Amino acid sequence: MRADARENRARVLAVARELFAERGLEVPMAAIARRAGVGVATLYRRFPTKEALVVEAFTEQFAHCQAMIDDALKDPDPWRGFCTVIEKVCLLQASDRGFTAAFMASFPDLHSEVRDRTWEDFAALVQRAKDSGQLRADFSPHDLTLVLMANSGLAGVPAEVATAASRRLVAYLLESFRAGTDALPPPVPLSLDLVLS
Amino acid sequence: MRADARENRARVLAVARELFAERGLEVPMAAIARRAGVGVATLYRRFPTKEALVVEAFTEQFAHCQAMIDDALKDPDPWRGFCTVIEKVCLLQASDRGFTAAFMASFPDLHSEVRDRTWEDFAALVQRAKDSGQLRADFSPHDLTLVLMANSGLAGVPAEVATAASRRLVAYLLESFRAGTDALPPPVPLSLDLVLS
DNA sequence: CGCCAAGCGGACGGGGGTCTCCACTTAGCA
DNA sequence: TGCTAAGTGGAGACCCCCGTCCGCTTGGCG
Repeated sequence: MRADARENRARVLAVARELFAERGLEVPMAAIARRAGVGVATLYRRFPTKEALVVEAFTEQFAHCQAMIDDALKDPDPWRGFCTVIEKVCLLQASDRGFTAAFMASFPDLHSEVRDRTWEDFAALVQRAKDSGQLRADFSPHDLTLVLMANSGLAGVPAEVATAASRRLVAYLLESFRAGTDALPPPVPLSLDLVLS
Repeated sequence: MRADARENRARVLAVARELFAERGLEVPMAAIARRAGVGVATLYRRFPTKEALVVEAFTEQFAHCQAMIDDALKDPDPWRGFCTVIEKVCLLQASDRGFTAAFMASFPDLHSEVRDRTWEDFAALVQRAKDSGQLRADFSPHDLTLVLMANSGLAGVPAEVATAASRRLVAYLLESFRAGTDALPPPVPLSLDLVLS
C-alpha cells in the first residue's frame, strides 16, 4: 500500500470514530469523507461497505470491553469487580453514541466468537459475585443486557449530560442488584440480537 | 365534511396508531395510506404533515398519562400511587413503539402546556411520597425522565419481550427508589427536549 | 528522471422518503 | 335526477443516502 493511501486510511478511521461518537452511526459516508478531506470513493476502496467501516472503527472498543471483564475477574473483591464492569461499560456507552448503536446492532459478523466468550466470562463474573453473597441470587446474566438496553436509552443527549445520567442510573440499579432485597419479576432472556427488528 | 371523508379520516387515524405502535414512527406515510385503502394525498389533505398525524394519533395516550397521575394523587397510599404511575407509563411505553418515540421527540407544539401541567402534578406526587417517608429524600423529579429514557431503550424488541423487560427494569428501579438506602450521584436535570439532538 | 500502477475525487445510478399537483369521481342538495 | 363542490389517488418533484464508475493525478521504483 502506498504511503499516502495508508495515511488517508488512518485519517478516515479517526474521523469516522470521532463522528460516530458524537453523532451516531447515521452520519453519512459523505460527511466522513468531507471531514477527512478525501472523496467518497476513497472510503469505499478501503472499506467495501459502511458496515465494514463501522466494525473496523469499533473493534478497539470491543476488545477494551473484553479486557475490562478479564480485569474484573482478577479483582479480589467479586462485588467490586462486578460493579466496575457495569459502571465502565455503561459510561463508555453513554459517552459514545456510535458505540452504543454498534453494540446494539451487533452486526452478525461482528466478532460473534468474541461476543460469546465475553458472555461466558460475564456469566462467570456474575456467579462469582453471587457466591460471595453480595449479588442477589435472582440476578440473571440476561440482566446485563437489560442494563445495557436501558442505558442505551440515554444516548441522544449531549455526551456530558448522558454520562452524568448514566452514572446516576447505574448507581440506582447497582443498589438494587445488591443481595438482601425483595423478589422481582422473572428475568427476561433478552438478547441484543432481538434489536435487529 | 362529507360522510365518506370523515370515515376515511377515522380509518387513517386508526391505521396510523396501529402501525406506529408496532413499527415506530419511521413507518412511511405510503404504508399507512395503503393499509387504510386510500391514496397518499388523502392523508396529506387531512393532516398537513406527518408530524401533525403523529401528534393527532397520540393525544389520546398523552391525556391518558395525565389521567394516570391525577388518579395517583388521589390514592390514599402515596407510595403506591407513585409506583403505579411509573409502572403504567413504562408499560405503555414498552408496548407502543410509536408512543415512546413521540414522547421522546415531544414535538415543540405537542401540548406544551399539558406537558407543563403534567410535570407539576408529577412533582407533587413525588413530594407527597417523600413526605410519607417511603420515597428516598434524594429522589429528583428529573429522575422520572431518567426512568423514561432508560425504559425507552427497551423499545425495538418485540412487544411481549419489551413489556416483560420493562416490568423487571421498573421493579429494580422502584426498589432503589425506596427510602432508607445509600447516597447517589447527584440528580441530572434531564429534559426530554434534549433528545431533539 | 520517466513511467505506470496505485490512488484519487466527483458525477451518477438506484432506492426510499415526504409532500404536491391535477385530472377524475362522487356525495348529497335542490 | 342533475349539478357542483368536496373528495380522491397516483404520478412525480425534490431531497438524502449508499455504493459504483471512470478519467485524471501522483508516488516511488528502476
